Amino acid sequence: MFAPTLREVPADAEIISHKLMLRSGMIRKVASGIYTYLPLGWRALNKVSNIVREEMDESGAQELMFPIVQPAELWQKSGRWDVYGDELWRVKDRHGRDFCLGPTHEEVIASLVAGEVKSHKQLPLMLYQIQNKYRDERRPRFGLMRGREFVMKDCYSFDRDEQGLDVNYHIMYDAYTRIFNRCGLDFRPVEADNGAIGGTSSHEFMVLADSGEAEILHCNKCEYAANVEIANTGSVQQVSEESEQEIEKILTPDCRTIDDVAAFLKLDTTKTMKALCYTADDEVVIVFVRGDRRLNEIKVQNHLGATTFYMSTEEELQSAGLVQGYIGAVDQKVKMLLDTEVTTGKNLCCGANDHGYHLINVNYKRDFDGEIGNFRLVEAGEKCPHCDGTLESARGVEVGQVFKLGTKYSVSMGAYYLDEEGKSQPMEMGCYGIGVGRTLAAAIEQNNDENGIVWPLAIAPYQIIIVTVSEKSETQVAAGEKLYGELMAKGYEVILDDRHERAGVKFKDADLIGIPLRITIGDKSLAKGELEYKIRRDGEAGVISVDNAVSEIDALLAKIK
RNA sequence: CGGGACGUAGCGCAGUUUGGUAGCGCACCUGAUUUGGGAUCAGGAGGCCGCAGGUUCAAAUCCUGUCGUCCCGACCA
Repeated sequence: MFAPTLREVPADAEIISHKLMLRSGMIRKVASGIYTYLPLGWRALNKVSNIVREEMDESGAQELMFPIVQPAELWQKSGRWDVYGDELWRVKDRHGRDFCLGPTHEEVIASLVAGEVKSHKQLPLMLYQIQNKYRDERRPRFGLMRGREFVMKDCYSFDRDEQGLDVNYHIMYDAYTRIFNRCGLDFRPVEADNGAIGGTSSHEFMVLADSGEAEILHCNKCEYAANVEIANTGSVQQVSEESEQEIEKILTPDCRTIDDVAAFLKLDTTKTMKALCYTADDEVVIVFVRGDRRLNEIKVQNHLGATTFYMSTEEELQSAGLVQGYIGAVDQKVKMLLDTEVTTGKNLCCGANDHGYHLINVNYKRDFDGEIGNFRLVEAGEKCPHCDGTLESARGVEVGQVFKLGTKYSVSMGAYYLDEEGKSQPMEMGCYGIGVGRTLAAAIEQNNDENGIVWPLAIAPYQIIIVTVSEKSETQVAAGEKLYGELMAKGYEVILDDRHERAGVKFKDADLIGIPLRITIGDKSLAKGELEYKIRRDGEAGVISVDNAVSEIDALLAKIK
C-alpha cells in the first residue's frame, strides 16, 4: 500500500484539513493549487463522488463527460471569452488557435443540447459530469479548498418554462441536502449572489467551519440565512427627526480617513458619509454609504448591471474631476448612488469637493440627490429581514451552489425548442455544482482530533483497519489474514497493517488516516479467543470473539453509522 | 495585482549578520537488542544550499536578475 504518512507537518500547510491530508498521505502538491491524489485520498474522493453520483442518478440526471479543452468560439458566442478575465485558463494549439481549459461547462452543454434537442417532447433534461475544472486563481489557497485544478460535479437542467426549472431546482436542492447529510457534514443552505454566471436565483451550501472563506449571516429565530454578499436586514431606517441645520464648509487639514474627520469635527461616524468610486463599464460612479458602514461591491455591481467593475484608479478620478479624499455629494456632477442610510440621516458630513475641506449639515433632497438603494454590507446584530430575530455571523466553506440561469445561455448558444404550437422557445436552464475535493476537505475540517482525521463512515477510504501487534507472531499473522479475507469477502473495505513496525507506530498511523473501526490482534486476547476493537471517533474499545468476528463487526459498523 | 515572508537531504529546521568549501532532528539502509501508543545502540547512504549572472584567491553566505512557494489584502460562478 502506498500511503506515505508524515510525522511532521509540511511548512506550507495552514489549515487543519490541508495539514492532515498531507500528513495522512492523501495528497501531495505538484504546483500551487494543483495536487496529486494518492491512493487514500483518491479512495476518499471517490466515496464522495459516488454519493454524489447516486443522488444525481436518483434525481433523474444522466451522467456524461465533456472535454476539458474547449474552443474559444464557444466562449466568444456566449460573450464570456472577453468577460471572464484572467481566471479563464487560455491555451493555444499548434496552429495558434485559441482554447481554454474549462472553468465550467455552460457553453459546451448548451451548445450540445442546442444541436440535439428540438422538441418540447425531449424536455425536461438533466445532465451532469464529475470532472476536473480549471480556474487560474490569483491566489490558490488552503490545499484542496481553493485550487487551480479541482474536481467538480456540474449538473445542468433544461426545461420548457420557469415552472419546470423551479421543479428541477428544488429536486437538486433536496439532492444536495441528502448528499451533504450523507457525507456527515454540518452545513447550511444560504441565499447567494448569482455573480457573473448570471441568472435569477441561487443558493450556496455552506459547511460551517472557522477556516471557511465565506461569511454568512443567519437568523437566530427563523430559517433565514444568506451569504453576507447579498444579506439583507429588516432594520428599518426611520428618517431622522432632527431639524435641518445650515450647511457649512470647514477646513479639515490632514483628515484622510473617516475616523480622522469624525475626530477632528467631534462627530460620531454615523453622522458622516463616505464616498467610494467605482468604474463600471468605463463610467465612474460614486457610491455613498454612512461613514461607519462597509460598502458591498456586489450589491452595487448588480444594481448597475455592470460587466466590468473595479475601484477607480487615481487617473480615472482625476479625469472625472474628483478630489481624492474630499469627494462630496453636493453639486456633484458624477453619477451618485446613495445607500438608504445616507438619505435617512440628517445633518451629515461629507467632502466639499475641495482639497482640505469638508461640509457639515448636509441633507438629502435639500443638498443632493441620486439613485437610492441598499449598497452596504449588513452586519451581525442587525434585524432579520423576515422576522424579529437577530442576524448572527458564521463562516462557511462553499461546497455546492444551485443556480437558476434562466435563458441567458440558451439564447446566446441557440438552445431553443418547439412548443406544442410549433413556436420556438428558449430553454430555461439551471446549473448545479459541487466541489468534490472541497467537500472532502470540508469534511476533514469538521471531523478531526489531535491524533488525526476522524472519517465519517460513508466517506472513509476504508471502513476497517486490522492491526497485528507483532508480525513475528505466526498466530497473529494467520488470524489477521483470515479475518481480512472474511471481511473482504463480505464486501468491506479493509486494510491489513502487516508492516514490521512496532504496535505504537501502527496505532498512530491508523488514527492519523482516520479509519472508523480498528481491530487489534494481540497474543493476550487471541489466547482467549478474542480480538480487540476500537472505534476511532469516540475511542470506545472492547473485545469481540474470533469465532463471530464478522457478525460482531457488522454490528459495530452499524452502530458507527 | 499590492503588502510581507521564505526557498539548504523525502519532511521539519540551523548555518547567511562577520565569505574559508554544509550540519542537526525525523524518515531511509545494515546489524544487534527490543516489541501493546511514533524504541535503543552502532554503522551507513543521501545535498548543482531554487536557477542565472556578477564581485572575490574563495560564495549557501555579498550584489543583480529571475523562477518558485506561503501568508494578509484585493479578486473569485
